[in-house]
Amino acid sequence: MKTKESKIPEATIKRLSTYINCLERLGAENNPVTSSEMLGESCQVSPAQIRKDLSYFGEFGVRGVGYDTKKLKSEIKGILGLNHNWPTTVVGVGKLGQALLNFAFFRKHGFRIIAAFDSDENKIGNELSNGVTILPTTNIEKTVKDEKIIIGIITTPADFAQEVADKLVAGGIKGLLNFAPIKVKVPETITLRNVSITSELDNLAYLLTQKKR
Amino acid sequence: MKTKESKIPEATIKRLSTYINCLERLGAENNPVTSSEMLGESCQVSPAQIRKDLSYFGEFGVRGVGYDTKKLKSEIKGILGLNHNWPTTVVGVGKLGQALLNFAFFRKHGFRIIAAFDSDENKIGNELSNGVTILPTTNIEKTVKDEKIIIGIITTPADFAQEVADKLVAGGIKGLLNFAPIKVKVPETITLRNVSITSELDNLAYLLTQKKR
DNA sequence: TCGACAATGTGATAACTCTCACAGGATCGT
DNA sequence: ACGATCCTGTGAGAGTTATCACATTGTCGA
Repeated sequence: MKTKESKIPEATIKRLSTYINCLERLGAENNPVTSSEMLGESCQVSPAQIRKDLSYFGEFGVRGVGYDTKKLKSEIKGILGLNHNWPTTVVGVGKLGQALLNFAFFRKHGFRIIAAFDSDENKIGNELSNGVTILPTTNIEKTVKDEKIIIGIITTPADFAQEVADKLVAGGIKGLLNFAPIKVKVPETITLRNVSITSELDNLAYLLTQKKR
Repeated sequence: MKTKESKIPEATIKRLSTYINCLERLGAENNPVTSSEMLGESCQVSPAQIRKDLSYFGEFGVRGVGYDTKKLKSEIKGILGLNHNWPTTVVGVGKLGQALLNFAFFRKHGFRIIAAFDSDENKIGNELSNGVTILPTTNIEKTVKDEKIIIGIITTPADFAQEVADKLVAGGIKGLLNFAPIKVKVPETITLRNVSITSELDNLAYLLTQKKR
């Protein structure tokens, strides 16, 4: 079918990501074929929702049977663009930055870390477990340009986030993922996602407060 | 029992959290009064959206003038329940766990860390910067019960997340924030939020892939 | 005191997202 | 070969969320 890309809900994209995780957990060996009901059970989404989500991108199942687990996972990865190998950099090698740099699925999800930056002189020059050396933030623009880095991940304190974002943009970055608790502003040509961990905490606090009533 | 509050969009709650951040950045000293337009500019939300969000909870502004910056911040904190002091524990003192434990706003957002757990013998017994000692995960149930811990934050690898959640629930936890990349299942009486950092990465990958077309 | 002005609060409306029910198409047993 | 059964794909409709337009209400200067 035709993909009407402009109308795809953001929530759908978010769920596709969880579908991959669930399919991985179900295991292609144990469950070569997955039904929308089974998958829905596994990732707590209604079967109809799953079918609808997938229908935005085509027909991946067999009526009366289900989905080929392995094939479906691969299809979704294709849709999300996880079969790329995006050159990526992390700015801010604090605990959160280190956590991300350690994430095994980084590679599995199509990201390749090729640089890390920090402003702390004690960290500069240190080598990470993946062989990447921590560079000073003054090098950001040049390195991004030279290494043709596409994605930048910001894990600095709030006060430096905008400044770092500007440098990354100046270097020609295409996409930004910002974990600092302040929304950074970048030109419209840049793909940006602000991730707020604190808002998740706040949300939980709200839900708990409600429950007490 | 459904109160009128149960109709409040989740997106609204998420935004309220960002409003606090923006109000903090605007500064009550520099901007004693904030208009919805100013605030919207600051946190990239339409003025109408802000007014609508606030209107769910009451009237906090003065027509023709705007909002008292300090008062509004305080009101929103009240709505979200950030003026509590939730006894909280973190399970899994890896990099991500450490990042969260370091977060200064933990206290500012109404959470009080009173225990941390890990299964790594090398970590057990170590003291964190906030004075909390890392305990073995076998103690979870007892400690949660004894210390009347309300909120549990899971930052373990995926394979242990469900197991840890079960222990926390057994201890009588009320709310769970799960950062492990698998949706844990808990009884309906528990308030649960699954946070997927990887889905943010995936989402960025998707957006970038789209842009290339 | 009054009129010009400013910015909120909100009903109406548009846009979006999810759910439901069932038609479409495949497999299997007899 | 065919009917029973199964599970997908999807249009229609319900439900939810965002936007718009403006009436409302407060401030300030003359």
